[in-house]
Amino acid sequence: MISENPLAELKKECEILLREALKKLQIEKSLIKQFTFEKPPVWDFGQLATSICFELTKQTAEKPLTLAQRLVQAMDKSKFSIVKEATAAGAGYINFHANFEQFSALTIESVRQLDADYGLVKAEKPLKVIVEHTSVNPLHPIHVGQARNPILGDAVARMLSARGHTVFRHYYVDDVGRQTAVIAYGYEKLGKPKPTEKPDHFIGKIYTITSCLVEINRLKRELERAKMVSAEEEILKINRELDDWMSIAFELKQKHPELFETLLQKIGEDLDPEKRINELNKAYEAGEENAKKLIREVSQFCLEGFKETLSRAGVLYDSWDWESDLVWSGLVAEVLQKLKQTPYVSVLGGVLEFEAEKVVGAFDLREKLGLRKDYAVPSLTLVRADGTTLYTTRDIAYTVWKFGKAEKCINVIGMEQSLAQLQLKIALYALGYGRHAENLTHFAYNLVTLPGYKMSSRRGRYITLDEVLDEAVKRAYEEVYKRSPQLPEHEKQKVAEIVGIGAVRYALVEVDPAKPVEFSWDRVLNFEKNSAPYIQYSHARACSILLKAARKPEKPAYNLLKEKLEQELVFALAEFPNTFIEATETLKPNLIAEYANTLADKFNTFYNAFSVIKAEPPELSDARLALVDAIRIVLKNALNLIGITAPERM
RNA sequence: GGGCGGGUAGCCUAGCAAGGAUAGGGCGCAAGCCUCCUAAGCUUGUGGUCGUGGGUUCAAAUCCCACCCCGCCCGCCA
Repeated sequence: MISENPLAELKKECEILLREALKKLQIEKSLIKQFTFEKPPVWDFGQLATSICFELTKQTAEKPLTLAQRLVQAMDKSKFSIVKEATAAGAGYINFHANFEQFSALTIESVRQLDADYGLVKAEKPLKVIVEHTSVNPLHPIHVGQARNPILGDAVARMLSARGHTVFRHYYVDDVGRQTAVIAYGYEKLGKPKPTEKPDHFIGKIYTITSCLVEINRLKRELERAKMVSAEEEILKINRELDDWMSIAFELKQKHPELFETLLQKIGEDLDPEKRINELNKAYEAGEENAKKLIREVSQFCLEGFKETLSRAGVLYDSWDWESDLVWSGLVAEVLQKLKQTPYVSVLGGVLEFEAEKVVGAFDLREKLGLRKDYAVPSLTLVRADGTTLYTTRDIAYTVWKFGKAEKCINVIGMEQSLAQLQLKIALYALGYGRHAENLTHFAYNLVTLPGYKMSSRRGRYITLDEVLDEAVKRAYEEVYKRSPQLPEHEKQKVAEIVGIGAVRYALVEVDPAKPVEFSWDRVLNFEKNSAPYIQYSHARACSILLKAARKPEKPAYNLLKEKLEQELVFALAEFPNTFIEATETLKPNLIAEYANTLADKFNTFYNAFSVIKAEPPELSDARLALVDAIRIVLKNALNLIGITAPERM
């Protein structure tokens, strides 16, 4: 007999025993919301426990412990199968001990038979789900701050897919807006050069310098104007900003002297760079051919670089959605038109405003959206005075488009955009897409900071993901070189790549997304406990044992697995399906990381304490081999879910 | 000012939605373990006002209220 969820079988049996005992004692069980079982704090207390006796004795004078004892008495012992015994304990708990002779067999056999599918319990209702993630603006290389996004997004996508949903991974290419116009402007000024290095790095340099020079130019003009009217306070403010940018310019000049000089000269020729940038932006949104060609070309360069980096990290996409396409196809205008027809959009001083708060009132959304009683959602500007649209406006159209293709949408977007995401959701209600709104999830995550300051791509202050991956792989190579000199060179490199990338992914996925992460090389280059390499190493160890054994476990006697550690391992394996379900339903990839680490931990302890291959009698050796095989499978499945490869040697 | 998120040992972190028994880990520090299946490992020790104060409860890190600290947002930026 096998089961896709051995722990659920155990729970089921406990629940039946409990229900029958309650019935026998004629206890009113309507008092109980549901039968929940928890894991006792100490292994020897048993594997599952319930605290219902505390609730049941609320109305009566009976002590919880007395009731627990009576219930245990009333249980029909002849019906025990994977439950070995039930005991009343503490102040009134009922503890259930698993019958490991059977439970080990059930669990290990289930894992080994289901293999790559073990633990990945399918959802009752498979859905079409779009996970939009990464969506880094095509202006500069992806930096570690932004890298948290694809790593989390990819893990979530993998988990949902394993849950049986049809998942589409979408990258939203944000090519509309001032920023792309700035880079295109710089690129044009340079005479549209072909990249001489990794294209996103190439574009990133041009962008940073151009944006800095343009900013200085703009501030200088503002300063002039402020001086004319002697606005003292403003002058001070502008001067401060200007100083800031000048120091950035100084840094950039040091770093890239030639490029800096060229751009300084070329941009200097322009009386008003700002004007050209605005024209470019407007022309692009209008779909004018030259602007289209120029901006698409620059963006494409960047995306090429992104694809290279992300695919190296194991992150792939099903669709690249260009924001500009939504504008040119008329979808943005169409959605805008619909919004205008609602009573929630008004023209204020030449701009179009979406009054989100009115929608909240009209549709009674306050509670649904989790808003405080007297909080008024700020209104959102949809269209500028010059007729161009804003980011969130286009995102509304994009969301409508996405819901044409999927029943559920998950947007992996930094939590600093929470308000915009809220307004977007409210706009869906206003448009009459309430069901879509309810199936739209903002998967918010916190920032990655550098010690001292925020990473700023505008200022060129960032550590790129490429750098981090390179460094991690280099470190991993050194380790492999040291520890496994016998491996052939190409194997060493392959392992180093898997381990290095894994380490980075793990570091970014391990922490609760809601918490901020301070970047440190120590965190990312952790190769010891609580890291991907640690789990990968454990997996390789398991593989190594199986390889050395050079035999299949012919006649495993699971009843010989009597050691506490062995039973703890079995129980941990049995827990995996539940962990997976919970992690996926609550979108918490960090639970998977934590689970894998805990399992690896237990396995290493076991490895150190007992021998597998040479264990006597052979039936015990076989049982342990099967256990190791099951551990190997679950470690691999867990790692896969968070996009980390499990090497067989390292 | 308002909103959102975070606050758990020197540092990092789990647990909080569904309240339960002794708050789990890791790093660091100290001391040990390779003639034995991979030492990226294992063992032992060290370290806690769970931000503060109230409340609810048989039971609170977890729920409620107030306050404090940190971050983010409240743009005709994205």
